[in-house]
Amino acid sequence: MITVDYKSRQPLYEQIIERVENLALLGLLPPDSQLPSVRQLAAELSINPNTIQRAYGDLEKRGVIYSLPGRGSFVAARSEELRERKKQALWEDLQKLIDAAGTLGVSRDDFAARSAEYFALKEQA
Amino acid sequence: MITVDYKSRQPLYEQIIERVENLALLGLLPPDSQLPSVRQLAAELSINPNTIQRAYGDLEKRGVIYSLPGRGSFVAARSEELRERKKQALWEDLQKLIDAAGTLGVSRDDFAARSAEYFALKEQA
DNA sequence: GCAATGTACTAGAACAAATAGTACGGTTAA
DNA sequence: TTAACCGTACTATTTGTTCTAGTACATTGC
Repeated sequence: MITVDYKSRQPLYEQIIERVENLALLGLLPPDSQLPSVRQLAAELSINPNTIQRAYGDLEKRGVIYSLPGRGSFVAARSEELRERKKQALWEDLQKLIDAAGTLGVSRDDFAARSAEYFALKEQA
Repeated sequence: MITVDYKSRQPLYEQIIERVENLALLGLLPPDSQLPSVRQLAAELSINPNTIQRAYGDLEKRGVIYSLPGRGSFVAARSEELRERKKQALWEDLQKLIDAAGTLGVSRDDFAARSAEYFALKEQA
């Protein structure tokens, strides 16, 4: 369910945070469903439990999950707020991309055409 | 001309590489124009000359600039190739963004509307 | 009780980024 | 020729982050 790319420049704990966030957003991890335990996920991914703990700790701070000592960690029911935050970030990234497009002399039409193409690719799959 | 964000997660030398590349692409640094010297730019940005040297070295490897020992560093005339490479990277980023949009439930129309908005903002400025 | 859970803490390894300092050879202009 | 610039090449060191390692403690549930 949760995977990680060891070769990435992105830190492992950040990758885990993103994966859990996305799984929660997609509904593949429904609210109140239990996450793998710190030790179990660490064993699955062959990384140190402390790294998982850090990711879970950050996820709890963000309100994505909640943890009950002795019981486990669970998905919080705040997905709508989370979705809005991530959308906001998406629009910021889009703006940066369009700025870069301007620098490269990419026209608005070219950009729109590519966007349509990629959306079509997604729907096909 | 060349600025840098000390708070960024992105390494200083990578920021310098990007800045020079973009200035060359925009024509603000015409082919064969001279860049600030390693020591001079280091002094301007208050960073170590070795960091500049690393950036210039990488830029030369990429064919963006060329350096003449004793004379200085200059912008290479390969902008068309460079532009193509950066466009390719742009399309890849766009694809990732659209994948993320799908995850967030952003429709193709919403995406197109935002794109148009940001293009309009750019042309206005 | 016992096994599982989250949590907290210290210590250290590993790595990348950046700094510091020195040195060498080429170019340019006084 | 000489002095002041250039790029270039080293080594050493510092710094911060990431990750690992190990231990410990309280809580929960069977």
